[in-house]
Amino acid sequence: MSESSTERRRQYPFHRIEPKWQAYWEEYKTYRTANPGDAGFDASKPKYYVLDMFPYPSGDGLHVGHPEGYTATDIVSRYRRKLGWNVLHPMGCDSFGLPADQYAIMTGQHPRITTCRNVDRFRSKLKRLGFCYDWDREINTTDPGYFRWTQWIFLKIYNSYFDETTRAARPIEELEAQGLSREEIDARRLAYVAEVQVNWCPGLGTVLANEEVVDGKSEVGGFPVERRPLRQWMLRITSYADRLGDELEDLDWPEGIKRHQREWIGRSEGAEVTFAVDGSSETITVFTTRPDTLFGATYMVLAPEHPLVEAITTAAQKEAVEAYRQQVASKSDMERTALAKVKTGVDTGGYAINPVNGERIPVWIADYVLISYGTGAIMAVPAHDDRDYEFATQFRLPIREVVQAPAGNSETCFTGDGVSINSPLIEGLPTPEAKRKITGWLEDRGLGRKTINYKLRDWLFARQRYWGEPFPIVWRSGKHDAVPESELPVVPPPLEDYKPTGTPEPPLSKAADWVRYSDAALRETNTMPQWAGSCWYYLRFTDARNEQRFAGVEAERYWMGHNRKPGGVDLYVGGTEHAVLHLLYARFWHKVLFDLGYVSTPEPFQKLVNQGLILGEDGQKMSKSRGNVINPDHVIAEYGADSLRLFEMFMGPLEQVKPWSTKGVEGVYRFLGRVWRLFMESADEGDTHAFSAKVQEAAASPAMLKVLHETIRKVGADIEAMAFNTAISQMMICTNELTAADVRPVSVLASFLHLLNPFAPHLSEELYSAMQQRFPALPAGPLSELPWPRFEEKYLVENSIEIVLQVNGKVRAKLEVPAGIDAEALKALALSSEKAQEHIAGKTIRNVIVVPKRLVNIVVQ
RNA sequence: GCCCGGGUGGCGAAAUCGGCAGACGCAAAGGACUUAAAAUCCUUUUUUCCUAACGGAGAGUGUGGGUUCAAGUCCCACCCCGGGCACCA
Repeated sequence: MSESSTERRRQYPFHRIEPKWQAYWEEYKTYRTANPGDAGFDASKPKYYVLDMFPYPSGDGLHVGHPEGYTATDIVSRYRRKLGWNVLHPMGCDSFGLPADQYAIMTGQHPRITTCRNVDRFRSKLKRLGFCYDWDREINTTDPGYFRWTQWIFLKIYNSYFDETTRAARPIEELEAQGLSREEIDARRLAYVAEVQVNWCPGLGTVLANEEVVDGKSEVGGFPVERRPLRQWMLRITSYADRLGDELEDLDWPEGIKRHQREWIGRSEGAEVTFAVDGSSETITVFTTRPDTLFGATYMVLAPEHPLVEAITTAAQKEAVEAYRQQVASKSDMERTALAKVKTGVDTGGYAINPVNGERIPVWIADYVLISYGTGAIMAVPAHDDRDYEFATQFRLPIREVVQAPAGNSETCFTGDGVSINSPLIEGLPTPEAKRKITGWLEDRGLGRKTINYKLRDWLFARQRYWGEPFPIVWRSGKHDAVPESELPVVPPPLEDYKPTGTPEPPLSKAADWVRYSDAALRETNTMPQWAGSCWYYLRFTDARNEQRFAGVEAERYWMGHNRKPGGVDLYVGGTEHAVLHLLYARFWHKVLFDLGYVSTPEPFQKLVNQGLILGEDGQKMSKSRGNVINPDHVIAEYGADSLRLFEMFMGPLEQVKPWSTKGVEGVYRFLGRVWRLFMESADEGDTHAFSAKVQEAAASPAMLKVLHETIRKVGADIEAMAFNTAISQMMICTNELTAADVRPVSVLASFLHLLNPFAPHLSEELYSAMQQRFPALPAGPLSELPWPRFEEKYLVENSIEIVLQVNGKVRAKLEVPAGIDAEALKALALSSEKAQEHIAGKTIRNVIVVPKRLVNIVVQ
């Protein structure tokens, strides 16, 4: 195996260069970043905060997908540093949560041990890639010095309420001052306890958030999930639904992610309408986005779990309804939704009264109506709703058209906007107006009101697992209370048996001494979900060792400082898998902290970039079972870290999905070898390398200056546009030109190394230091700390340029013309050219289009 | 079903504003060096046709239409691939 690497002659001695510079950077802390107030901090420089999405180190270590985003941010960081910016580029690990807990149980090792080992392994691998992280700021969510502040933020959320008028969080003391009772206050906290239908996963022994359940199975482990009611800690994220949607506007995020978040929030404007139940004092309230179709309601549907079902069901239908409810309860969510192609339901025998026309309509139950959305009941308008239409056709319920589709529309079930018909109160009105009028009519009579519904639910925040942050909460006679801030962190007890209990009783309850807080109080035994730690880690990085505050005021304000933009982190790079979970939760926590005055921006991340997936060499998703996984360690051993970095950037655009190619790695490896040989006579394995005689302190030719400055311009512009693949192409072009030259001026080579430095830091640093020894006039210091070369337009100016001559849009010739030629002269020159004459002979010239500096198109007939 | 992303040589890809399609790299072929190979360096490489050759003519960015002097790029319709969502009233 190792034979192949020694057998093949190395293009250059990366195996010595890379460890050497990694050790140098570590020893001299080259990439340590000073905070305001620290020695060496320069306030005159602009700041740039570049962040990678927090990794969750698993036992498998790194795969080639990880370095993709990390290399991109590393290049941007190194480039900005060389431009003279203060760059914050930190790294750490998210390590509480289910995967680590599951892994620990499977291997029988305590999660603290496995987590620690995984984090160490992860860090050392990142270091082998030569990333310029400030390791002095490394953080870990399982460190008590960190989760102390996770708990502290939880207490801030717990001790806040959402003020509807200002649409912002306020301290709970304000409600106390207003004289509200304990119960009233608890009912308004942003962190509250409620009996809710939860996703209970017996396989994992915990409840899960909706977001963690995929197709009725747990995202981690793929165990079945069932619904059951439980008392749980919830975070009132729904209060922020509108702001989480609206405030996406000014963020530089991919449109797809913004849309995804908006859809997840699922804001939907409509009306609640109250229907009387025939022969009863009960009423059924429905939510509809189409109050204008009230006259077309021909039946109603309650969710099978709706509390009114029993009261409405007639004796004759009781048995059938009960049987249906049983049947539905035993179905998993997946069976109820994804797999259910055919609609099911049962008539309750009861009737409701349509408030707009007094019509008696039947009430059914069906599982296509969800108890968890809106009011758990709908009015069915089969003429204008696909689902109702399907149901009505199946059960032969009447269909009544009340919206006229625009001319030309022939859909059997028209769901768009049109004009109301067969609707006395709103006859002839276009849909938006009809909605407004009918809602007003209902409001006037107390029969309904305008409402907004969201798909977003409050965040189920408790887990019945060991490996998570304990809640800083104690219970006294059935009431919860905050643990005093002075007692933070609340450290989990060192349990021997941390397995889930198999019941909703969390494993922490096994630590009787720990649970017993005092004679009168017991500790909360649930733990926080995995997402908690990553909700604020970007704040901790600004001041990772602060023991007085989650981050110093000045450090937070400096690094998160906004320049009139809402977000603090200037560039955030990661995968699309966090489109809703992490990015929504983090934004929510951030907004609470912002409302309470703890942070200076309303949004955490200004610019978001998603790197694309790297597929296996076979074009399939990498997976162990397919055997197409590429291990970065092997790539580094064979070609070096610089080659791996460069290839990951050369494959194609960062955001794009692209397949791995070993041949491609060899290609960039050869390119780095060519760079080496620009300077060195050979790739000699010995300790000494002979400098090439072609490297001389000589003046650069105009042609050489041209390609150099074109490269300076393009590499800089491409890094800023994150178009790394084309930046590398340009460096290859430059290298090819220099290779062909008989004399390679020191000044040109030095500038070129600056450009290569962010991409291949080890090789460029090594060659630069070798150059310094040989040519002492070069500026001293590590290359990574020397300024980026200045691009000068003057070297690109040409005396003559090439113009394309077209006749009827077809290229017929190329003309060499003076660069400064004006349009008229160019036109005359083109028309008189030999080639033009050839093609226009005997024809009439209809038009001549002249595009300065580009082409002349002669249109003839 | 709905919503995204994408279709350009043998392959990964490039192409500011509509202005020379295929930069750069891979693979392939030929040559130089070498006893030989590897490595390296140089050359060719979208395709069809004409020419002994120099050279020239045509076609071409998933398909079909359209706008324009000019379309990979803009507009309309359709096909295929990849990803996500999935009864949210």
